[in-house]
Amino acid sequence: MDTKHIISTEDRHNLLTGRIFMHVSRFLGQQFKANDIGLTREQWTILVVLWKQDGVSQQTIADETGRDKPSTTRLIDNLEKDGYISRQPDAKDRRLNIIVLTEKGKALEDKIMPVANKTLETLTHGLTEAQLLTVKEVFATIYENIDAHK
Amino acid sequence: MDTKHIISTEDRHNLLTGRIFMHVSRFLGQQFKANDIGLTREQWTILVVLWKQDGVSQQTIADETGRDKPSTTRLIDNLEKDGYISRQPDAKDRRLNIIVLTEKGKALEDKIMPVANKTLETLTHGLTEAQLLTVKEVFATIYENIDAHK
DNA sequence: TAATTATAGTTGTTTATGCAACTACAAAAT
DNA sequence: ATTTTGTAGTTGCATAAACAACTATAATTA
Repeated sequence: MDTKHIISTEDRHNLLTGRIFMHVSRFLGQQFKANDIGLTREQWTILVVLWKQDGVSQQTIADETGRDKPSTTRLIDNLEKDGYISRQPDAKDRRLNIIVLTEKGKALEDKIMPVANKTLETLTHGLTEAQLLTVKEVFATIYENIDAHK
Repeated sequence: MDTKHIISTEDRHNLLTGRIFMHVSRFLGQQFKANDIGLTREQWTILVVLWKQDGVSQQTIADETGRDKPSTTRLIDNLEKDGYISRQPDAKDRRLNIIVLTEKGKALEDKIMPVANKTLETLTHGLTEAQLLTVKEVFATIYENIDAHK
């Protein structure tokens, strides 16, 4: 037995099939629901961008959340329909939609973020900073590997 | 500055929003497509279970891949429609569908797995065994944290 | 300035997920 | 033996993602 290879090919596959993400995603959605938050996990990621910096283009949101444009368009459709944001034409570049939080959208931050943070704590309970740092490094390397392949 | 906290809350959020998984998933799908593999990443995860152990119930596949039953039903619908697998009634328990690979499904393994393994190598290029082991441990802890919360 | 190229956003289509509600069958309890 | 409870699988509905094809506008270049 080759003790150098403590990670099997199967392990590697498991890391990449997204199982963990599916579970985390489901769990976060359930926590939202249990706290009467009528937002999907995906919609929340859009609002996080806007809470950090209000008034950015859809393309910026797409880049920040790692989505393509069509997916972003539709998430924004739904958020606008539910009254959390509004699209406003950019004064200088008529191609751009500037996405702006409504009062309802702004107010939501204080309701959701405690739930998100608590969920985050639950999920990372028992993990060390060193472990999380390694995960961060690993993810960064994977991003680089993908980019290098384009 | 508190040097103990090298991982910010924002970092933690990034780890959990699934961005990395979206990118990995997209990349794997693109590699499949580039190699003329007419399977989705999700369908592939089902076949991986069957290549390891042919003739299991849908529930087993659901458990192994971390999906709920409806999702599994529909993935199996599509795989059956495309002729990779077939549903067979269990002799002893008439509730069960036993999922069996067709010849076409069996033959696919030799075509896909080299592509999947190569993609895996590309993605994990430059990562050490120790780093991957840590990721494995972190994921295991997160699973435990989710289970403990039910 | 006119033509070309690039960018921002939308729409159509296919596939997948989550949850709830349902049917069919099996196992356990009474 | 009958009722109750649990398990396997399906269907309906809403949301989301990937990709391709499209429109509108801006920037480049010839």
